[in-house]
Amino acid sequence: MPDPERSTELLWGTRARRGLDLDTIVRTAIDLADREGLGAVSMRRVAEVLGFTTMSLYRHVPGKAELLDLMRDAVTTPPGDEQPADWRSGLEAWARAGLALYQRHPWLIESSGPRAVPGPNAVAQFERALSIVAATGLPPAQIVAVVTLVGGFVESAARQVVHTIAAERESGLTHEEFWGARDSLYEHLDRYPTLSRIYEQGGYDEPLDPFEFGLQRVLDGVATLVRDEKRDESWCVVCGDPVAVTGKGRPKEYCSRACQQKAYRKRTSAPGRDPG
Amino acid sequence: MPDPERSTELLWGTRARRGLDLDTIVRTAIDLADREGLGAVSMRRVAEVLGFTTMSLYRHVPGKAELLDLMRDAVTTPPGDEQPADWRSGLEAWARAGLALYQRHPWLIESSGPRAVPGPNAVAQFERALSIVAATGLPPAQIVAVVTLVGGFVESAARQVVHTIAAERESGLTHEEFWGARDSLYEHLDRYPTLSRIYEQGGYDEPLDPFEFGLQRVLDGVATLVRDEKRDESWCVVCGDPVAVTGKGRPKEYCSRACQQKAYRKRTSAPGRDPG
DNA sequence: ACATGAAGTATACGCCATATACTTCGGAGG
DNA sequence: CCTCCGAAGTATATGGCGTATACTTCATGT
Repeated sequence: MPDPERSTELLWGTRARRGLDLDTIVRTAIDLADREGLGAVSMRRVAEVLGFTTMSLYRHVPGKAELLDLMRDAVTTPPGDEQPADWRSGLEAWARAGLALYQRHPWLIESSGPRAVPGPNAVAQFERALSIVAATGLPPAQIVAVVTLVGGFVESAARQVVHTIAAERESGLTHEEFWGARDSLYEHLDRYPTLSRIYEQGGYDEPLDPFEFGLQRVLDGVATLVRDEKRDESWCVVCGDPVAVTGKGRPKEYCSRACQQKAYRKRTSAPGRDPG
Repeated sequence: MPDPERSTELLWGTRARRGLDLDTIVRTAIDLADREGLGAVSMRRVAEVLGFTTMSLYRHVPGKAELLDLMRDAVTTPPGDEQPADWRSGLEAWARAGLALYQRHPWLIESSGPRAVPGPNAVAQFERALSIVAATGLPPAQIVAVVTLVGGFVESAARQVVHTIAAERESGLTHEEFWGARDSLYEHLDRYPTLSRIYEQGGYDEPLDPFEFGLQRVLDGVATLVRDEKRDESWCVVCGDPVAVTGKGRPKEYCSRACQQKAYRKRTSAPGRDPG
């Protein structure tokens, strides 16, 4: 069948380039997600943007799930290697960097779940957090738990921000416009005394930033834990075994009379050292 | 197109219909979601279970979005009216009740967003939390922020649990089975020193319960805030104006010499009261 | 020169929400 | 008693989705 269009293409060499690779597909999908949200990322849509058919993508990627895995890994930046001054400022910076990543790529929030296989960059971020928290001297299981807590907090706070932005784009209404139009809801709220009182006292006039407020509370909570652990878990300076702490009087330094004696002998036999 | 106004009407209204009625539809949908997950809730599926055509549902509910709104409020139990001993135990119980709700109805996690119109029960729960936190004496905006923080924490912790359970059902593999089979991932983890060390020290052998651990840290953080606010925001017992706190010596009780004198006069003139 | 196999394509299936236009049927009014 | 109305329920269609299957095209290696 004669096809003048096809002939023109061939003659003038403007035919769509054959050459579609994984990297291009992933980048295109990320671009689409950044600009129009995860909902805009469909195999059809990605292929359309690239000027290929839907099924052409399946030559390079097994399915949509895997495409999302690749997108996630591609945007996750590994941590820098500056050493933080202390665990608190380190965790604070780590949390802020996490929020920033979610803000750059809001679709990350919806795309990840507890079965998402982590890539090298994600693990590097996790390693970083562990090493920061390890400086507290907390026992291993608590280090993991603290990182899980702070990580969960960041994700949770990011989810609020990101959902709000997504809803604004999809509906064309800002947060304030949307809730401002819910008159039929507010009519019912008089029945709730504390809610009404707090509203009247201006509790909603200038809401505190949930991320900054929450982060400080969570870190305060971790600080409390660090202090407590320091207080009631002390170690014998000789053998390293735990020493029971009574909380009264001068803190014990040795776990037993034997260790105390060992330290004494070492002290008195050492040259150039005042005897105790 | 989701219609929040209509949802508000349905959630808060008292109108009832006959035949295939709203209540039946909502209950059926909840049942479906409880048993097979939110993914199983489609208009087709709900109608099929009820023995009607898909479109028959639209006689009673405007669309799927509104159906979800109704499902959400239907399963949200209003708070009891027992008075908590103190804000901390009150918030703790509130948080646990929240987690339990999510565990009873895991689909709640995925169904709600920041634009979900709250029904009477959800608002009652919010009111409850506000009244508990109000007992701390924190300023209004901080009360709201604390409730937001704890609510967010509960949702975040619930999301972990619920996603894990959902993934187990969908894949037929337990959490341990799934991650146990990721050998090709673990091969790469030697490069991360802290991660390896913590693993070797048994940091993953008996993980701390993320909910219980996190909740205590968050509440510790709130407690720190309450103490701090108490310390540097004190009020004159006579006129209520703020009193500057130096942090050293006996805390001042009066904002000025005038108030101190006023209190003295009142004290000495009161009958049946020892002069100070 | 021709087989091979990868790249890209066309079509189809079974899901989804829902718009539109229909049939059915109980009950109120004439 | 009949007629008509409006609500309840139905049938069909549209345009989206992921992807299975089977095809054409075409550069390359022998």
